[in-house]
Amino acid sequence: MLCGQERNCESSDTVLKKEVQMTPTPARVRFAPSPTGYFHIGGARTALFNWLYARHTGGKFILRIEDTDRKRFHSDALQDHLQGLRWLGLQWDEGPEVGGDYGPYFQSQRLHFYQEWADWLIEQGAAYRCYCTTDELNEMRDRQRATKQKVGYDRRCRWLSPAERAAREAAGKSWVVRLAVPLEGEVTFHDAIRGDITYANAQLQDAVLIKSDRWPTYHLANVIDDKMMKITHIMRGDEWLSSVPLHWHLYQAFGWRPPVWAHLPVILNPSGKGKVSKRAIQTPSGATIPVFVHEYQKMGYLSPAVVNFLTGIGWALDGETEIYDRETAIAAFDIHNIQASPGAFPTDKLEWMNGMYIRQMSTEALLSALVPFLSEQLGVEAETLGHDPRLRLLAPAIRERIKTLRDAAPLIDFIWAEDVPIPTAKDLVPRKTTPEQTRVILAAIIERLQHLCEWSEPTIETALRALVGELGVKAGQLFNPIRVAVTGKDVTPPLFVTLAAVGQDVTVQRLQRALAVLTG
RNA sequence: GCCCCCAUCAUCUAGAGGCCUAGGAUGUCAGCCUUUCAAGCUGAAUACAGGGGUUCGAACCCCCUUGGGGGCACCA
Repeated sequence: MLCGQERNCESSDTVLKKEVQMTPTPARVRFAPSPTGYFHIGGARTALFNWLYARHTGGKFILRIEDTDRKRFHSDALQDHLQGLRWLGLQWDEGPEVGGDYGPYFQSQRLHFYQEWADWLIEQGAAYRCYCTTDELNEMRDRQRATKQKVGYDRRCRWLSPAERAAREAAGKSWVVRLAVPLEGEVTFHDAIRGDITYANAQLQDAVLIKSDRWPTYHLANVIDDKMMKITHIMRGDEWLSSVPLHWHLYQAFGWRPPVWAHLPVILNPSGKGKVSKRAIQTPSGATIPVFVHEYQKMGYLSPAVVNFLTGIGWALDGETEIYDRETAIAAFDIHNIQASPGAFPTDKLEWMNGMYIRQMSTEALLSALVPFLSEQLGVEAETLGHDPRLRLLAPAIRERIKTLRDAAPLIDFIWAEDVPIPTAKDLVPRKTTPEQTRVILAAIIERLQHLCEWSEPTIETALRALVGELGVKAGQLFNPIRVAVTGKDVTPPLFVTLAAVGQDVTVQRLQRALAVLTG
């Protein structure tokens, strides 16, 4: 039917190199999730690469919902995908909620296309109805395994005579449609990332195209939709590579020219062993981190950081620059410098990168990002927090101490706590200092701070530094007991701003309480 | 088991036959800074899986081995 000469033009590297140099023609690419589960971080990478390529070429990023698996359908999954894509800023040009000229974009609304084309394939002799039941197939496979034969559909229904078919139809037997793949020969197709790949047809199965419920399988639906939606490049996970020969034969049977295939390397666990899990990622330290996009959002990762991070798995801007915005990535992105080799999910790098993005935020931006997290973690009204001058005072100090937005609360919870734990003498007395020395120092501090007229970071600093000189002690001997007494912690944001935020009355009161511990 | 894909520091990666005694980043370690913790700065250690070819020359091309991954459903 088709089309050797058309295929040839894709399998030549020289042509590909020319394409790189030319201004790219606008691509139509798609992200085609199945709403059987939540939006996975690996899926986000696939979506992102497609989106980058669409933007790079000035083309279209299409969102298509592959909801043909009715058994595993989850009603929340679709919204989770839409929400996740929006959070990442990967707005689609055609698809659910935005429409487009090639809809509908839900496969469940396109069933008639698949059925019509399947019938057409049967008429052409490229496909056939198979009447085998699940039980029969299982039995067949069991027997194949027992006799150590190759496991796979034995094509028994492919060779049925018209009379045999008529009998089965008359008996009302249920059926599926299978593709009649060539028994001999081989198929060579081109992958933009991997080059030419050859499969022996003998390895292929007569795959099911239409299930007994009359719904299509992925194989049929994706080929028809990609054609009808004028998809130019298929960028999807590596796990699809081995079904390309099947799709190739479908394109062949339809007489259509296939899009460019580009199979992205899978993301492996951080250990480098095994594909990243569908549920949780195991870090080398034994902890687990989540895999769903909405979980990253909840954990206080920033969407630009996640996007930047994800671009770096399987692709690199220039091999030097790590932090860059999406416009920079769009300008440089190309299918031909996507890696072929699978890569582990570098969790440490995500942490670092998120911290970098947080540190680049303005105080104002940080504050508004932080408030929902603090509100939830500290149990304080968001409205109240948003106007709290103490938070504003502390924001610059916590900015360089957190890797995620969720890290902030434990750092500054003493501000909103009803009370902080009463420190023990052991906590209050620094190394190389006696309890008696600390008692004297604390008393002097109280005396000094109590009478401070203006309570602010600089005035507190001036007063306390002066005291260090007057008492002839080391800075730490004076500062550390204050920290512990006032916050109940030995690790806090810088002391002076912390005291300024806590307030004069509370500071003095907590210092007195600590002094009592040492006196009593 | 069969088929396909892949192979540069622990990890993400740069590298298109000479620019490579292999570059960047994370992580690790050390130093500086310092009121704690961070951040920042400086420095250090760590890689072309192994073996054969091809070539004047190979991390880059070919083959084999090994290792890793994916697939073999009326799931996508």
